[in-house]
Amino acid sequence: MALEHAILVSLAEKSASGYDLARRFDASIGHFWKASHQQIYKVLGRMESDGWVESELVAQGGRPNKKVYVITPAGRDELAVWTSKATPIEHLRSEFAVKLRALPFGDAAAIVDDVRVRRRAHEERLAYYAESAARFYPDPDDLRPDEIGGWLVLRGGILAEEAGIAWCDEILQRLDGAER
Amino acid sequence: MALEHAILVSLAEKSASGYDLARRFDASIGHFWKASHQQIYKVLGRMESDGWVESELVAQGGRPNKKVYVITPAGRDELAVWTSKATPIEHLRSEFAVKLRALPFGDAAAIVDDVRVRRRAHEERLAYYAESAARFYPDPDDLRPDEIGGWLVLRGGILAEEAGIAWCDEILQRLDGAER
DNA sequence: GATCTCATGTAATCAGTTACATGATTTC
DNA sequence: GAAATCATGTAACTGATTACATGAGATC
Repeated sequence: MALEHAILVSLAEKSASGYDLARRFDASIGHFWKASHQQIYKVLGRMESDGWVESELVAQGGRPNKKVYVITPAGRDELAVWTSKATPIEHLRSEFAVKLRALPFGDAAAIVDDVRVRRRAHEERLAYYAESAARFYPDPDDLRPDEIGGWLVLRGGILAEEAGIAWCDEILQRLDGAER
Repeated sequence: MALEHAILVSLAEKSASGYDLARRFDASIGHFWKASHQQIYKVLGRMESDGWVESELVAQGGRPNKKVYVITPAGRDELAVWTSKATPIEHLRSEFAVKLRALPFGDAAAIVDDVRVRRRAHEERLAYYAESAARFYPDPDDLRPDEIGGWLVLRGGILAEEAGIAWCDEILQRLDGAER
């Protein structure tokens, strides 16, 4: 349901090939919605037959040909309609929370190691978001209207990672005893 | 992959029928891992043929018979092995973040309404977690070892919902202009 | 000579959702 | 009489992952 719309947003920002999109879904937009290239090619095909995008074959010297996809007016309509409808509220789905519940039946030391790994991952993502924010929005009190969405998404990422780190710290305090 | 383990945890805490499990996955454990009754019955069948659980038909006066599932030693082993392995790090997947990115191409007023709905949902869940924490763990500085996992899971929920509310407030400040 | 990047896909499988199905008892 | 609760499933479909496939050029 939403991969289509994530692709529409990305193509509305800038036309791209399936390969280009796959790389975007590894980085920027991919921090909030992951997708593999296989999935992207499949969905692009469906979107083209629905008239939301059009493709043009572009020959390149040396490198393989690419199919560049462009959003159509029908695609822009669909995007507008989608934003006007309520987003279904996604519930948490955390394998790690389930694992914490399994503490009395499992290996506490391994879980503590796991928390440390997760804490590092949260910190890396936080650093990435903070750096992106500083680079792309150096003056957050003076954003252009078309910049606000991207800024707010980064803020959401930052708040989520900070909360994740705080959680890891509470867990480590309880299970590890040591302050950090 | 993880539904099996969520069911093992729940059965290790207390044996139950598929129906009982479905209700648990609507409430307590379901706040961190949702599952429908159809899915639960299917997975229970697989788990029984794998020898992780055993079932016993229990006749009840008036009400339909139920199949009560009990975790086996093999199931407990599997649970221990699972806790000893690193949890794959789940990346964010937020349709709402994608929608924020779509702000320049969409309906800002509708998105603001959406944020208000989400904020309320976060507050409701936060209230639920806070209440559960107060009821089941009235003295968090003096928890039994088997209570720590459940407590930490609730703490994670609380931190996540607080972060969600803070995000909504930032969005509303930017898009709505009004303080709240 | 091996690996990495560019570029696009198909096929098989798995996880999860939605729709359908049944039937007794209890509560409003 | 209608709706909710208890109780267990099957069938069809959709979304996503994993494995497989190909091939040219650039870099180490």
